[in-house]
Amino acid sequence: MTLPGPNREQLSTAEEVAEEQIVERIFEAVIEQRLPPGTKLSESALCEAFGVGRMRIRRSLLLLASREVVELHSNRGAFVARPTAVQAREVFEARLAIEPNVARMVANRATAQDIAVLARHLELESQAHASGNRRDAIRLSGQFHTMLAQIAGNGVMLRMIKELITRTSLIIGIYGAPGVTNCRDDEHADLIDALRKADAERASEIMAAHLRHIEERVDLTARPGVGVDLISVFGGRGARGA
Amino acid sequence: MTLPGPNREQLSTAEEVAEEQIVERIFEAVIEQRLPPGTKLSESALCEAFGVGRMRIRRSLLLLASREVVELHSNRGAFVARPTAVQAREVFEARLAIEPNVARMVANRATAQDIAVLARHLELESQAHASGNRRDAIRLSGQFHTMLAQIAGNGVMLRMIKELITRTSLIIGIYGAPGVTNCRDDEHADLIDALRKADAERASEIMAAHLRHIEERVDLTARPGVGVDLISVFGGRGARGA
DNA sequence: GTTGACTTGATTGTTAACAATCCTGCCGAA
DNA sequence: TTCGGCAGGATTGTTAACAATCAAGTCAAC
Repeated sequence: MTLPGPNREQLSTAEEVAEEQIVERIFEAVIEQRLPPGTKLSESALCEAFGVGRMRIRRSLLLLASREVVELHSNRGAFVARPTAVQAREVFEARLAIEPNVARMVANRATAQDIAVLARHLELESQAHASGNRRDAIRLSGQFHTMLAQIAGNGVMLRMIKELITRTSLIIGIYGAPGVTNCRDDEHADLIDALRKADAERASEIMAAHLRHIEERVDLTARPGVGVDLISVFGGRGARGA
Repeated sequence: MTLPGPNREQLSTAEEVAEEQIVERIFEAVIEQRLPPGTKLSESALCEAFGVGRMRIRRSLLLLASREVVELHSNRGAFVARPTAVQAREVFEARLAIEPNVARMVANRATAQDIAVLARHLELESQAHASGNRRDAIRLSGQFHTMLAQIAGNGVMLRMIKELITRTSLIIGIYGAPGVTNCRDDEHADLIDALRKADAERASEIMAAHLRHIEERVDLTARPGVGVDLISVFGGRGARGA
């Protein structure tokens, strides 16, 4: 289950933080909703946070923008993306097109050990849910989908799904009711059950239903960003968190 | 059928070539196999070719690398990517997971006008094939798949498919028999037929079969790149040409 | 008191010079 | 003749200073 990501060779001197790591960490922060949509990502702040030069930060921001996780506004800076309702629909549609096939692939290929790993992960998810640890719950439920792509053994699709999951977190942050988490772990449990039985068709259907449930939990008719922008203008630095 | 691509706003001053355009043009050159796998993309040469500063070229190369269309080797420069056999399999698998769904979506959504546009495009394809215009034939057959994603109206999937098509051209350039074109236009014709009848299931199956045929036409057991590198060393600057 | 323009400060975008690395050709020794 | 080391040149990577743009706050006029 090695990461099939591109050129792992140039990780360079372990001391320095490569831009790939910066991208990864910002991805995670967005998934965990520690960086809400619209948050300004100032270069100098990021330079300090990661202890690297401005150039590396700019490269990282460009990469994040190419994944549509941040928006670059000319002469104004980088902001965490605020997907429109149209984009949100596209993201869900894309996930619905891709991930059921991933589930099918995993059902056909997964070893007993793979499934054991998934089951152990599900355990962590349930614990996080039970203990009300929202941030862990969100991260773990996203990781579950990522792990499926990893087990499927397709680096291309893994990269796509990572992007889609991250953007889904943004979408839920904008259009979702506050407090709802991204996935319900019982559906993950059903999926593991189908995988264990190598029932590809049922795994695919469970995944499709699962994604539809996630989509149903957001209200794309709500006016999104304008209000958020005003709020931030009025001093509510919802940036957030604790 | 407007391009759903991201931030079209900052196209800036028409005079300058935005990096998005540079990326697009390199994508096209790779698709048309004017830039064979392994070709060195030196910064200074690209600066001259596009008449822009080095910074913009570097940004473009970074974007291309993030799509795995070029490889960046530290202190050595940028090269047109040479997908490994493993990556090639992943690309085909991803296309097989995504594009049949695109075909399904198009079958459900396409207007008569959309289909007319596709039919007109197919006409051009056939002409290029008949007249032996290899470069046009390749470009047009790739565009056919892109147009489907456009009609499907999903910008996310459109971007993914563009990447996959471009990488497919690289794969065929490495593992394909010389002279074979990417797609057979008669299969495109079959697909249009199914779309016209709004037969989503058949459209999906035709697309799947089509992609499998493309995959069958390459020999992933052949040793890939080493030879290509030697060729370029021996003076064959196949980079393109006239 | 409110609206408008203006100035100031900060942030981003670009350019240019510098440093580091790698490839090429040359030379000498085995 | 062939192999290894050694400059020279070229290309990439980085840093720093500069220019341009935008946001905010101030002040004046209505």
